[in-house]
Amino acid sequence: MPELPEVETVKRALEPALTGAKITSVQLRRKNLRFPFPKNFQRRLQGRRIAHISRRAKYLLITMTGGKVLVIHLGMSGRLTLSPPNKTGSKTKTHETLPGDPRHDHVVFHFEQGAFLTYNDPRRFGFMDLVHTDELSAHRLFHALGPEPLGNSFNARHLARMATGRKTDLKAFLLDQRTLAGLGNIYVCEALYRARLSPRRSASTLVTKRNTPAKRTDVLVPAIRDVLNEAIVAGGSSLKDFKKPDGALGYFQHAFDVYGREGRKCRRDTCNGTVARITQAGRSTFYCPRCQR
DNA sequence: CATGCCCCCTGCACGC
DNA sequence: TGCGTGCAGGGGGCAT
Repeated sequence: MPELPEVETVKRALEPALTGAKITSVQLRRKNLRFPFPKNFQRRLQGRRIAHISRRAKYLLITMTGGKVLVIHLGMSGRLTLSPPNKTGSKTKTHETLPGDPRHDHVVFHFEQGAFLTYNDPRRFGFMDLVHTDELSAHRLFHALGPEPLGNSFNARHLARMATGRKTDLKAFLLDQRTLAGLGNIYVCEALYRARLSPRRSASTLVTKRNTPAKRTDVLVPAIRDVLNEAIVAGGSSLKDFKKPDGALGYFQHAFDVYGREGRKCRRDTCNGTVARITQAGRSTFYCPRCQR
């Protein structure tokens, strides 16, 4: 579920509703997700007000007044659902209105006016942490992260510099969060398709002998930006309503050119290739061997 | 340091 | 219908 566009969509959906909201209590229904919850997690959040919500890479950052930041990573299957106050005023959660199996509702944040935010995560690859704003950039999760793909410091020069001397596949290189932060398996495949670059070529081919960005690097950068921006727009349109159990499904996948399209015809009308699936770094790569070189 | 592999966990689609 | 297999949008940790 969550790559950068999804997390961005979650961020945009939660922002207007939760900015300024005060946490009255936090329910922890188990003591860990992928990692243990930080100690005194509930107590340290209780009574805090949300100052603002942001995103870094695939992390959702909920900053409290006073400077604590609740860091949330959704892993593979994490989902946040915001529910309005129960009309009855009862504190009891109404599971039937929530998506997902209630057994996987691991955390519930309750807010002052009765709204609550539920974290559901069947696979529990997600995690949460609580750190101070000042410590965020030095935090082990953040210190090595590359630039935001949609930010100003991501450009062909940066990619070329990172790719210098790297023999690894272009696919693995782009998936590495130290190269740039937020691309996942789907969008790497899609961006490489748009840029007509083979996922198997060496990352070092993004650099010329003169140590400048190759032309293909100038093509790749906007391909990455475009696919992410389009996915955010599409995600925003169907994920807006967090109460809809199926809101998280079927948003951008109709727009995939290669992901999940093994054996189907390449969508480029000038190409009569067939989408192939290979394994790289232990994960599926989809691409058109004919027009991606 | 760079790279490749395994693993965490549950659900689901598929073939028999 | 039931069961086994393989696979899934992430990323930490370890061996080489």
